[in-house]
Amino acid sequence: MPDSTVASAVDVARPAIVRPTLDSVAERAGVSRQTVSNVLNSPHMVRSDTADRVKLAISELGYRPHLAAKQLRTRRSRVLGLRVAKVGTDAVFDRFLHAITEAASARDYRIMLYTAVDDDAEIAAYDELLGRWDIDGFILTATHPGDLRTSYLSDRNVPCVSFGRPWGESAAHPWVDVDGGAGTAAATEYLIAAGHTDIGFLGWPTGSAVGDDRHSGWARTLRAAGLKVPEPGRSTNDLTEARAAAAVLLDQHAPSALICASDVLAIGALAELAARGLRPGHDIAVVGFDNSELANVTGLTSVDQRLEAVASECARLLIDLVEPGPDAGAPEHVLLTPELVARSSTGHFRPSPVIPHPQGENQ
Amino acid sequence: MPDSTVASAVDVARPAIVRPTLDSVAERAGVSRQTVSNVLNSPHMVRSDTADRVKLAISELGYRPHLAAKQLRTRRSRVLGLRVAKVGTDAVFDRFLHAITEAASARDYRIMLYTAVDDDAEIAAYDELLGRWDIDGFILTATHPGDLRTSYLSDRNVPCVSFGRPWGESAAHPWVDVDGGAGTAAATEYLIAAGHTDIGFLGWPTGSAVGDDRHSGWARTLRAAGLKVPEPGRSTNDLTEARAAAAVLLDQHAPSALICASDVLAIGALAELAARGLRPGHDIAVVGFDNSELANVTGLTSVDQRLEAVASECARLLIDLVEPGPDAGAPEHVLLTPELVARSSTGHFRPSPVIPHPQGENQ
DNA sequence: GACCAATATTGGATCGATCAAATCCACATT
DNA sequence: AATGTGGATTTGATCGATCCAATATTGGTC
Repeated sequence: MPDSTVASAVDVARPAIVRPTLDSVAERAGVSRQTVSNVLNSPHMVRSDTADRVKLAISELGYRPHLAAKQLRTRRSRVLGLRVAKVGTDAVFDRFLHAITEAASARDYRIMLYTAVDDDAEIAAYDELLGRWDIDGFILTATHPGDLRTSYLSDRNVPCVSFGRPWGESAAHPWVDVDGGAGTAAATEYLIAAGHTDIGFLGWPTGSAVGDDRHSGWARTLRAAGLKVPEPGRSTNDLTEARAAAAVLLDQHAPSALICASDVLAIGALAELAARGLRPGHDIAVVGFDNSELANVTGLTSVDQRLEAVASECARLLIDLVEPGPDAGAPEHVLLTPELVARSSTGHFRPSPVIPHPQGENQ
Repeated sequence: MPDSTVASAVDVARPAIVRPTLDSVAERAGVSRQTVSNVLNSPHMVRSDTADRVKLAISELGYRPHLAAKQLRTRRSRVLGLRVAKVGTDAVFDRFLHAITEAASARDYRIMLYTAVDDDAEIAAYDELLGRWDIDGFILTATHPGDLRTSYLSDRNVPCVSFGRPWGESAAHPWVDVDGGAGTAAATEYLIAAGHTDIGFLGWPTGSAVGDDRHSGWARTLRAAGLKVPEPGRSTNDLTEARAAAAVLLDQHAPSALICASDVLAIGALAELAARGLRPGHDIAVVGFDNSELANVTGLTSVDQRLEAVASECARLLIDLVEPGPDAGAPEHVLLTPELVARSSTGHFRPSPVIPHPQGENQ
């Protein structure tokens, strides 16, 4: 005989847990529904002794407000939407994802995912997410010039924040971004302080806003230091191509240090160095960008985007917009300064700490 | 309709969109609320001509059922929970994330994220997610022997599915996993068919279930082919360490091909090969595991876990469990066979196509 | 034409919270 | 003692869907 002590096959084990409601808490505390609600939502309205009695009942019963009911009345879901892209090119996305989930959670919001093949599809998805799910707001990534998504959302008064500047345009919505130029500038200063005078740059093909920004930080810092600005190498995020570009760069002049626009480019350069018998950190210094897991396992010095800070700011700006604050002024824009994480690839000839690690925010 | 256009300074642009409801659709179609609901939920109950009339009204008004209201009544949220871990070691997580979001979406479910520092914290999070958000079910990843999460969930009759076998234990819940041994076996067969007789293996330290599984596929295939099984190299997912391990392996015997337990290990090996002037795909064949973005940009042949298939199966099993099916039998277990994706690192001396190529190259 | 079963449609109650307005109450004011 | 005051508390209506029971319609049978 199998172990089933069961007669009715279907749902016997169902414990039929009665979830506590406002009413059950109210009854136990000897007050009314609304008073319990006030204890939770408008504590100033409730006399402290009744509040204590209610709180006791709440914890005794293990009451938790049911959000669907709340949402039905208030039209607020406490859910924020975030798109996951198909291409996993963005090595840093999962770090951002974790950070934004945590930051939202700290204010009792949750992240809901959706997919879309392009911006048009994403806009179509908004209708669905707003109409059926009552999403409170959106976190946009990978913004670009002429982005239709933000204008669509502002037209409907839907709160949103973007990770990424609206390059070249002014924005009616809040955004958070990382000052890539400041990152490469810090790396350049760090290397100059370490005694390097010939510092190369391996970047992406010109034309990408992010790439040009990172390039400019390097160039301007060299100029400011009175050093020559050599011709940068150019490559897409392909290891083989990056390695070839690094080879060209090493042939043209023999830099003692190399700053790269991404960790992938840096890894490509490392491959070429290895083939030439040059030891990173000893014979040549190499700096990447993103501080990805790749940099960590390679011992590559890299510029960290401080995604936890980005996520936390995104959550703050967006939630402040969602919640009926006193009165929001102009949309806030936050530009964060990245942080150089030194590892073995910039060697043991580390200088005295001339460059202050960027601690304070600038907004 | 010029309904008293208020000149209040605050919310002027507010279009005050009246969202269509069941009632408004019913009124327009000249039927009752319940009939409209039946058209959507129990179409067989409605005569076809009335159904047509209702459908017309629905599309004219652009009606979408409001899920919070539905959830309040049915206790189903159409939301599935997925934990995002802090450590971004898992190079494949974002691919899985995209795939599971899409698979769930196809059946009108959404993915909600949460974080937890460890399993205990995750269990604590369940209470919150179940009690307040009414999450319908959970997708668990990174299961391990003695996992308390699954037993906790089954105790409360909460549907869940895990990506990952419950190693060594039998499971009362459905799971989906990838047969890593079959993957390395396929890679080994592929190389044997290409004429290789000395095929090395670079794996993780023994003791990890996943790692041992991948190792075994290689070893058993060599034995089955009557080839010698050399001592494998061992390294964690650290590029420097992997390179060193590859060096030892190359010194011990000179394999013509090398299979690695992960793409990171393979990249480490590639670095050592480059330093020795050995060209992958010409002088030695190299195979990785995961088919990560890393493999793509490196031209590394790699074993693909078919995460889209994993995600789609996870979604299917979980949603079938959530929805009141006719009668589910024993929990279903799915073991998927991974797929070898050949790139330049296994060279141009490709044999007759014994191994089927995957569909399209992933861009 | 009356009757019945099967099917289609309707109206009211409900899920669990908030909102808006009414009531209660203690205390000071006239 | 009657009245006003304002804070604390309660009551009834509501959000938008589903569930349930009651009623209306249809079609077949004698």
